Amino acid sequence: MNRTSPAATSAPAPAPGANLTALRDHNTALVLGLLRDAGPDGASRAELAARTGLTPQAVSKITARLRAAGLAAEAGRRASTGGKPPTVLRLVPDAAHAVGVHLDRDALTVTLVDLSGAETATRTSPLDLGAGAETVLDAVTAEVARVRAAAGGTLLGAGVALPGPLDHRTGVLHRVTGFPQWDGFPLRDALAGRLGLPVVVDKDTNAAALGLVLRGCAGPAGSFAYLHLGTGLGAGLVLGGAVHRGARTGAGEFGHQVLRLDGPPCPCGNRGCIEVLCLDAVARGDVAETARLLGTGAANLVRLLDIDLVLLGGGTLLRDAAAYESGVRDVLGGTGDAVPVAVTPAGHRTVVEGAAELVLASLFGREGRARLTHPSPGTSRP
Amino acid sequence: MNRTSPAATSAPAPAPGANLTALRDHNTALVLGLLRDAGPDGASRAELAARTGLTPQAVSKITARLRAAGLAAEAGRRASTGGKPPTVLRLVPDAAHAVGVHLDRDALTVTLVDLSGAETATRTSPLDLGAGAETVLDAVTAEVARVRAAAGGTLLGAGVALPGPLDHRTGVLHRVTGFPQWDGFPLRDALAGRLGLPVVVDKDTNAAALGLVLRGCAGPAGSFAYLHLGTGLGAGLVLGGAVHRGARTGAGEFGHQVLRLDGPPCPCGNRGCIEVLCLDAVARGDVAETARLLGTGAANLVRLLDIDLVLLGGGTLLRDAAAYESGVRDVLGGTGDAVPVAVTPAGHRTVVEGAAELVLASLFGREGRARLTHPSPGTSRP
DNA sequence: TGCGGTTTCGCAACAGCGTTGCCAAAGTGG
DNA sequence: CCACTTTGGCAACGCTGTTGCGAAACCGCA
Repeated sequence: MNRTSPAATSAPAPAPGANLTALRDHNTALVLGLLRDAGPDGASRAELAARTGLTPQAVSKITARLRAAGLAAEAGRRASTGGKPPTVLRLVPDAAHAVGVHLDRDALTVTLVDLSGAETATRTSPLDLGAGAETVLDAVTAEVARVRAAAGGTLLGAGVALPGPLDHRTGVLHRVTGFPQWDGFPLRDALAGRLGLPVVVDKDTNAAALGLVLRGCAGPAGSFAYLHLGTGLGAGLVLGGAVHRGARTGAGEFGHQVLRLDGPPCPCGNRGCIEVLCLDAVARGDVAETARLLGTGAANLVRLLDIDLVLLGGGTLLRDAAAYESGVRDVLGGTGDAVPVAVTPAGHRTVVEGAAELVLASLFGREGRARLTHPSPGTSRP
Repeated sequence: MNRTSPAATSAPAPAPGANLTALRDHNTALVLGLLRDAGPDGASRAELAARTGLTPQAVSKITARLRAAGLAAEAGRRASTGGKPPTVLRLVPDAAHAVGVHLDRDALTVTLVDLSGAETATRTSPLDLGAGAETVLDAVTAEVARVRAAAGGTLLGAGVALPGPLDHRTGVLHRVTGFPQWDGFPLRDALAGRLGLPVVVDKDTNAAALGLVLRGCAGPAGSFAYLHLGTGLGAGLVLGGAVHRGARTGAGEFGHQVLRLDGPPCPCGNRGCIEVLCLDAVARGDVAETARLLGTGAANLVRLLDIDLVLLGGGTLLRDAAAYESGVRDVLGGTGDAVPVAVTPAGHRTVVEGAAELVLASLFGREGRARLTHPSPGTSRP
């Protein structure tokens, strides 16, 4: 049954049937998402109608609901284009907030973002991820409490990003690289109990990728790969506008792609993993070689998935951003159609913002699955 | 606007808004898909309701429409489980048919399948794919005409599978490996004009993958990779129950994944592509090494995408099926969770059947996109 | 044999969705 | 000043899945 109940810790529950409630929520999320994308410029009802394919009337009804709920508001008028000037609708960012938590190996960052994704308050503090569950949870709880005070409207929940692997569906950690003591820890439920808030857990790379989606970095077809080179090497994949997590939500293990058959051994047990090769090159200070390796791995990925765009990020990479960018671009440009390469926008804390977006994503219909469209392209009628 | 018009050759048209028509068609396709999956055993209304999450009443209405349209029929009763015995509903396979066309390098296979996917008539004839467009189109037209005679009910259209690369959306071929003269040829529209039927074009690997989905080979999460080793090496990816084609519908280029950095040169311009390594090993008759290479590539893919299942097929591979299967399994088993490996079921012409399924897929809601579900797993409430 | 319980399924009324038809408002351009 | 265009709301409508209720068909027990 697809009731409105938010499916607690329980089973996956497929239930692909769609009822009127689902339809309304789908369209509402769609409009809300467009309003967010429009940013402070806003959008007129007619524009929303054109973009969604819905009737202007339907958009009027939907926006009326949103305005009644306080999520959207009218904001003046735009210049006429020959008739009645359009009324601008804008998202009301303060209507709700979400907390983002970034648990890194040596630091804890907590932020509060509003509906538009803008940071309201951010705090960073040192943290030893290996200090034990209680200590870490205490620190998170304390920091979140400080940040919560700044939330005006509803607080929707907290999104937590940390190094994988872990199970996004159940919120249980696996053998977090370097900190095996976390294996099997139900972080999501433990934190939900402490904070008294809904909690979502995901890998840092996925959070970053999601944050980039909602910041509008996805291409026209809405697919890209985010490659993160820091203390390790990982990837967040966005396919069709949604983060791809895979069957057991373990997707994105880019680092253990074998790139040099029978190459140097990797802690994972294999030989010639791209992560070993890259980190080795980084240790030697050979940026050009690292970029070439990264580019080769990215090219493999682009050819396999036909991705629109490659985004680069991560601490190590950002130290030589320009060199990496051009190095990766050189490899990618040589093979078939040129796929754009870019470095993640500066001035943003990509991961912690993305963590908060884990909570917001469902509001804006960016969760995957949902995409009920009709015209089937690819068929030619005589 | 998402009207009911089937979107001819025109633009992609996003239009993600959902109206009542879309909702009904979504649920209808869902029920039809479940009926097909149930096969000759059929399914009761109550079963369909439980599986879709819809109300029994809704299912009754939907199945009534399907029965009125001749697509479904009642077929006796099942044993009672303590109350009124359930009425079995079955798909009426003869209600409609689809043509499948497999254009291979040296052969043309054409088949006619009914709604259940069963072959009614199949013809194979030699063909030179390099003989020029007119010759090939003539051959296809003639063979399709012969097979069409066997179609009883409606003929929905023709699906064409051939070696890539090509653009699935527009139906235009690219530089088909070994036959560059096809570059830019609008196969879909040309054939649609000749046959007087809707036509869909796709890569042979994608068609095979789709055929395997509809034959129920997909795992519980509905994701797998089909690896095809024949004259070349390619893959068909199924993610979330739908074939993943990527931004430019070019996904699945598994063969040109670089596996041995700075290895032997490949015609594609790179060095150390898995295809070169594999074909080389095949030429040497070294099945074990080929399997190891294939397994390593598959492991890369599994880790990157978190796939449920790896299916193996293709002419070269099937000649030593058991050896390849165990060889690939050995590599995959060693890395993390064991992902099942299997060889494509024998006694089926996987590609040509899949080609026909390209036409049927939309009927059963297996086209991708469509998946309107609600409960957002991954969130824990306190 | 009779009766309560269970399961399946349909008819009728219903609430809610987006759509259609119509009209008011508010600009532009001659 | 009068077309004309564009935007957007109100009311009625058709259609969706849902709810309430009842009939049918079978099991199990007395």
